[in-house]
Amino acid sequence: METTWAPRLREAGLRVTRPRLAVLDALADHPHADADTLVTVARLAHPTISPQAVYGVLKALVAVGLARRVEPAGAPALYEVRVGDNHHHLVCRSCGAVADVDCTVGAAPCLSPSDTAGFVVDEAEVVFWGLCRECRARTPEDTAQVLQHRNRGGAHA
Amino acid sequence: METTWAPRLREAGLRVTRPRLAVLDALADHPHADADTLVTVARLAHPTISPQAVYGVLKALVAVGLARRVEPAGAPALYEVRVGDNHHHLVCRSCGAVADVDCTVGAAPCLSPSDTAGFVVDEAEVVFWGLCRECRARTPEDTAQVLQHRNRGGAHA
DNA sequence: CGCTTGATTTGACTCGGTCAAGACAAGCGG
DNA sequence: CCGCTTGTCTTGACCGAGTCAAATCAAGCG
Repeated sequence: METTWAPRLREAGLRVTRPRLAVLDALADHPHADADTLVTVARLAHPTISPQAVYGVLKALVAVGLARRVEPAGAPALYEVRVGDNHHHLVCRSCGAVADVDCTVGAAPCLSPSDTAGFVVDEAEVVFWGLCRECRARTPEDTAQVLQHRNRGGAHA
Repeated sequence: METTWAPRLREAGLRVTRPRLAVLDALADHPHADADTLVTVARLAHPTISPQAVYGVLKALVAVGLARRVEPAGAPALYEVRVGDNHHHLVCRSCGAVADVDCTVGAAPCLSPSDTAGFVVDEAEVVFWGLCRECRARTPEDTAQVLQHRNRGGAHA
């Protein structure tokens, strides 16, 4: 990938610094990484970067819209540079793996709730929970039990 | 409301204790309360209950399916006793208020992702983000700014 | 080159929640 | 009704993820 991030940063009104380039490259290589992973990866390009610097960079990137923060229940926050399009996420209950999924429907009925209780809705966030291919293959006998864990609210699909 | 919780607990294989009844009553009165609120409310019925006891009770209730845990991004977890039906949530970006919203669609297209990347999906979790009636009325001038905050990923509705 | 201002470093700190050991009581058999 | 067993509650220490603040540093301007 190796996009030239510098102009993107400048367009957004941010200065171009080594920590920011290192984090952006790390994000491009690891589409759904948590802060801790990004520290490790970013250190390949910038060995002295501190965890707090990464938090600061990520906060700045999210604030200007260059990155997006995703917070699956029960896991540390993940970050991604794929922004501007409308996509959702598949999350594996077992290993936490995340995959992107496009919303192929223009006007999804379920996403325009009939009774909004006076709310003005500006975004619908969808998370699909399940088991990834690897975890299904690795622990077929546990599948039923794992699925039972969050099945209580009623499955949708 | 004052449902008789005792048989529900016993059916689920749990003992009937004062802390559990207090927390269940608190949950019935406060449909989307966080753990801290539940401690406060439960203490009206059981003044000596400890926060950790509430956490323990909630964990037990969620494990047997008598309660559901909801974790909106950037806020402490909420609990509700409305289980078994399939409903989603409206969350106010400004004050964190939560409202239930039924999914009135039987088979929602967006909830059956075309490409599941090898995942077996068992649940689709939907969170609608926006502003509640009160916050819209209270801070009309801030509305645009607040909405800008998470608008970056592309609004759905 | 040097200034200004935003960015980074360092370290302490907060919050939400978990873990573990012992005291306690629900619900069983007698 | 009594006492036992086992699950539950209490108490207190602990943890991870993330934030805050002061001081240092450097990007980008003139």
